[in-house]
Amino acid sequence: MVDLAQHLTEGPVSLKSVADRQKLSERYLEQLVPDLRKAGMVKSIRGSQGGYLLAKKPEDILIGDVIRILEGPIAPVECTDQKSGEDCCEKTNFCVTREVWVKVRDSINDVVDSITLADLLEGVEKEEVERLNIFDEKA
Amino acid sequence: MVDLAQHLTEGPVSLKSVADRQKLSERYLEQLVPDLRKAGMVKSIRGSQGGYLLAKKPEDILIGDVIRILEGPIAPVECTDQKSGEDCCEKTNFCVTREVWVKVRDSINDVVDSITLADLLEGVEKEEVERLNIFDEKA
DNA sequence: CTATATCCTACTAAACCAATCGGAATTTGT
DNA sequence: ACAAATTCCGATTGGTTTAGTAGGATATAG
Repeated sequence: MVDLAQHLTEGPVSLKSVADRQKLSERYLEQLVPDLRKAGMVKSIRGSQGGYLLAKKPEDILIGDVIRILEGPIAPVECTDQKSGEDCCEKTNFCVTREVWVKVRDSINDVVDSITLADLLEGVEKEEVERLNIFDEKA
Repeated sequence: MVDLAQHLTEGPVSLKSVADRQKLSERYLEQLVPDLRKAGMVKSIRGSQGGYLLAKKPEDILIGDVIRILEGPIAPVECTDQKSGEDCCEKTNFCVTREVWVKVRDSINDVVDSITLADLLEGVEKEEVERLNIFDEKA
């Protein structure tokens, strides 16, 4: 998603180009990106010269949403997931420790929902500036 | 640990009794508890009538410490672990997303280090009160 | 001496996850 | 019409992790 955002002015971005730049296999990306498309995060353009585009502005993309789409619901233990989280409390005291996991879960979600794709782009720019500075020092 | 804390006045607590109450296998506990002992969380007394005791007061036991002892360092991805966290940044942009994981990691540690075993004991008591209330309503 | 415990070192089985594979469907450019 | 580029889909693999089991050694109270 970061790579897509960095190249959003250049038209559709092929998975091949992302794979090359990010040193990931195209096959692997091929498996992941369709989930983002189904969730309305990216738009796809098939055929030659096709590729992917962000469906929203980077400021409007929470990385929490991206993570949840790619990795499923964020839950440190199964019973803190909304769906399947009822069957574990037969055990004495289990629900006390469950409260801990609920707090952990909420805290994680708060963090990842407080960062947008645009925030990450800023980070990339900073990094590039730093790389240039190091280069200057060496020269 | 919660079970141990609940029975700390009754002398050494055997894993068998914990296993019965908490519906866990004694074998499984046998595997876990020695780690807590080595870390100075509990004291063990071998032989007949032996068992385990908390080595500190419940107020002084952070559940973050318990989790880290039993599960290892808390790190959402490998490269946010102090030791092995250097080799992944060959990838372009990787360190930008790493910042996210660092924030997640710190947030998790903050949560679990803000809760003590004593806090969980309070929760157990509340739960028991609730159970009694439900019982009363039915009667 | 015996029953009750902790202690230690493996081993097993299931789940999970990154990554691969083969091939079908779609579109652009010539 | 054709060829190249590209998304799309389902199945499979291989490695790691993790919950749980197993066997047997060691220590202590009564």
